[in-house]
Amino acid sequence: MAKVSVSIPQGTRDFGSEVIRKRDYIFSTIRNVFELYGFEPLETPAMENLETLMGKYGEEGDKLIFKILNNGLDNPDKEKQVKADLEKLLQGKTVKGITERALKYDLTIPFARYVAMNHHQLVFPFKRYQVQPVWRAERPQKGRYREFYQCDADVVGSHSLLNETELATMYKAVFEKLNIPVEIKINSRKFLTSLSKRCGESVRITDFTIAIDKMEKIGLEKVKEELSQKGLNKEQVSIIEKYLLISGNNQEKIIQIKEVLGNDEECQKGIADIEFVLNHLTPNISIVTPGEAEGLPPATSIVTPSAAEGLQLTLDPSLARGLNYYTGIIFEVKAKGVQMGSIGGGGRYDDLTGLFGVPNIPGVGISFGVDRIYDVMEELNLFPMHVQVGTQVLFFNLGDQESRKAFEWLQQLRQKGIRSELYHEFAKFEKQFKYAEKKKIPWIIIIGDKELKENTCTVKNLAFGGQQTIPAGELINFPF
RNA sequence: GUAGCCAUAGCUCAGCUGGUUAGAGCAUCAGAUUGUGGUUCUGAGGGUCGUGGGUUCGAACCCCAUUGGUUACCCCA
Repeated sequence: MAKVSVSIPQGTRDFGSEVIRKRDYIFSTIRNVFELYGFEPLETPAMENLETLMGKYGEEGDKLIFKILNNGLDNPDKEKQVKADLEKLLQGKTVKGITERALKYDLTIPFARYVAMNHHQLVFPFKRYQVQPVWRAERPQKGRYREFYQCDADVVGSHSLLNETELATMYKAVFEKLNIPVEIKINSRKFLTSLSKRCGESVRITDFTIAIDKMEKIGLEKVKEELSQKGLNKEQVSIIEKYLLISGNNQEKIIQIKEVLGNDEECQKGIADIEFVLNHLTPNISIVTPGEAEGLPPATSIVTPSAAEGLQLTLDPSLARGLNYYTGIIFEVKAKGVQMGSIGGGGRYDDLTGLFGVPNIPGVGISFGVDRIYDVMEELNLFPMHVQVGTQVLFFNLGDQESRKAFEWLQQLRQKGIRSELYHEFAKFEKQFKYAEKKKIPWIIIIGDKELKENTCTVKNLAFGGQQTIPAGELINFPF
């Protein structure tokens, strides 16, 4: 056999049937929840104009955008211009003459571009969901691919915090259906702007959000080191340290945030936002002072909306998120018991369409990382058996006459919607059994000369090993 | 973009400080077995040891380069 030496680009993957079935299970779970909450589908092109994407994800982000080489660069008439452009490219600039299109990096910016282009005809608040692949030119590693799917749900044109509340509930709904134990973290970017103000105007927000965000991963000391390296003085670092040391339950954290950040307006707004969401989600354990709690009539603690029941959000002041367009509440979802980056994230952005010349359209959205969710579910063995079953029934092929009969009944089962197939040729039992096993087909039907004479068939369950011979007429009603 | 680790049969790997003809399990195929698999037994096929160069009497093993994979950093789903 000749040795083939073909491959696919680094960080991309082919998906076989088994994997696709499992992925589809995740996709449809997410889609169903999106639809249930009144979101409508949208798809945008795989590629965008480069200028649409550049500068939206920070300096690092720009480097990670997959740029597409222009066609026709070898045109002799353009040689001089192309060479000049190439010189600029070598200096680290992006040049239209060389590249003017790029693969999309996430779903949020293309969505903002879409809203900016179509805001006259959209019904606001506009709620859309989007399930598409995105591309990032990073080095692949665990839980990180160069091509991966995001599932986003965003609401634009509304300041209401009810949106945040609903999105949080959607996170819970999806992960509960998928049976993944998660911690859903919440925070407000407003705390971080307030914090940056306290540190003085000289400090750039992006400089320390990234550092603060690593709190859980690398610990306080390393974060402090990184902050010093970024040019913050001791006083500034110590303010941030106080902020990072905030701990306790959500209520206790809110009190400490007030203490650390003071009466700052941003901070107060942030607290109001967080309290709004937390109160809506868990009305029976609403934030009250101990004195008030004593006076509560017993009845008020009974009401709990079922959708939000058991939804626990963890207020995490160190949650920052790298993308710099967030301005309000931010979310991040981590799977419990697995070593894996976040499997979901999102937040509020006040003016994303402003980047495209249409100001004053606020938005908030969440994203699911399907590929990471898949890896988590695989690791925790969470895929139900039934999603892995393709064909339900296999008819054995035991000869010419026998297979004609089988073919007839095969069509009847298909009419009933039972996924079934007939082994493609006469072969010995072992071979046909092994085929069924490998394809994880749970039922087989044997029609041999015995059955042919009696007008019966033998139905066998491969998982349990039991079998029974039934009259032909009953096959159609057999509970596969 | 930076750094570490890895590359031997279709898959997972073993292979001693460099020494005859490179091994195992699983998988595949054939037979025992012309109506019962997952769980029996027997046998067979399958490798220019990622690629290119070097050291050596001799290289899967040591050195250099290169390609691919993987993990971490940066950043993020």
